[in-house]
Amino acid sequence: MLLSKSCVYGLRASIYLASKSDEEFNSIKEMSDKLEISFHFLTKILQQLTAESLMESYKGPKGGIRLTKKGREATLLDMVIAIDGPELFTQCALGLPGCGSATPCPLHESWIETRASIQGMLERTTLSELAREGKQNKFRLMADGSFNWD
Amino acid sequence: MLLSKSCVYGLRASIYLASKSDEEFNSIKEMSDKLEISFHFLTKILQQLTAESLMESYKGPKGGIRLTKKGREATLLDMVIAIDGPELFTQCALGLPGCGSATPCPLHESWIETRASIQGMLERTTLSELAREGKQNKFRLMADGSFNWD
DNA sequence: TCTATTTAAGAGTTTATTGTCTTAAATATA
DNA sequence: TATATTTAAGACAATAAACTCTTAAATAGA
Repeated sequence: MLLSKSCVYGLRASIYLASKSDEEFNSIKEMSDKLEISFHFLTKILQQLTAESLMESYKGPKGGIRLTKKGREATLLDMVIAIDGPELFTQCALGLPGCGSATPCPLHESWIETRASIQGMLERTTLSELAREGKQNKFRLMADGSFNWD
Repeated sequence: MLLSKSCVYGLRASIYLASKSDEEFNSIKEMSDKLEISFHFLTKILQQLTAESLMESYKGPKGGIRLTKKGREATLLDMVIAIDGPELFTQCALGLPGCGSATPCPLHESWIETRASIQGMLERTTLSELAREGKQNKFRLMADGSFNWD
C-alpha cells in the first residue's frame, strides 16, 4: 500500500474535521464511531498531528479536537509527512541510499516523475478547500459510503 | 514505502538475472552476496517468481536460477504483482472498499492518474530491455554502487 | 469540592513482515 | 554408489505495524 493504515486514518480524520466548524472541538469518540476507526488507535494518530500543530485538542467534558488554522490551510501531504514521514518523497524507489542523478537506479528518472504525481495528488488543495469539495460532491469517507457531510 | 522490501529484493534480483546469459543457471548464493540480500530470504522471494513461471531453478552442483522466456519478456510490473499482489493497482488510495467513479473518495480522480503513473514506470520496458539499458548506463543496483554489469 | 467526561500516556497484545537456521530433495561428479 | 553442492521447504526468531486496555490528567458542571 502507498500509505500506512495509520496514515489513511489520519487523512480521513483530517477531512472529517475540515468539514466541521472551525471553532468547535469535536468528540474523538464520535469521530471514531462515524469513521469506524478504533478510538484509542485514532487518538494516538491525532496526537502526532497535534504535535505538529496541525490540530489542537481540549480535555474534559465538552472536550475534543479541531484543526488549527495551520491545519486548515495545510494539505494532505502535510498530514502524510507528519504520520508516515517524508521517506516516500525523498527515497529511491528501490531503497538504494546512494541513488541519485549521478548514479541512478534503473527506475530513478521515472520515479522522480511518479513521485511528483503522488505529491501533486496530496497537495492539490488545502483541507478547507477539500471539505468544500467534499460537501459539494458528497465524497466517500467510509467503506459503506454512509458519511453525512452536513 | 511504495513497494515492500521483499518486492524490491525481487526486482533487483530480476534485473540482475536479466543482465546474465539466457541459458546459464546463476548461483543464488553468488547473487545474494553481490546484491547484499540475505540468501535464505531471497530464495523464498525467488520461489514466488518461479511459481509464476517468471523464473526457473535447477538443483544440485551447477544449479541455480534464471529468467524464463516469459520472465525476460515480462516487466517489473509483473514481478511486483507476483510478490506484493495487485492491490496497489486496484485499491482506493484511502483503502475504502466501496470507492469508485460512482461514489468516489476525495482522492479518487487523482489517484487513477497517479496509479497509472506508477504502473507506467513499472511496465515501461521488458526486463531484457532493462538489462540492455543497465549495461549501457551502468545503472545502480546496490547501495554502494559497486555492481559490475559485465 | 466532587463527580462525570474527555483526551493523554503508557503498557501490553496481536498480526504481518523480515530475517535466520535446519533439514530434505535433487543432481553433478568422483 | 558415495559425496559434495545447490535449491526447496519448513520451523523459528526478531522487528514493526496495528490494535486493545488501563490509568492519569484536565476540566465542565452539579
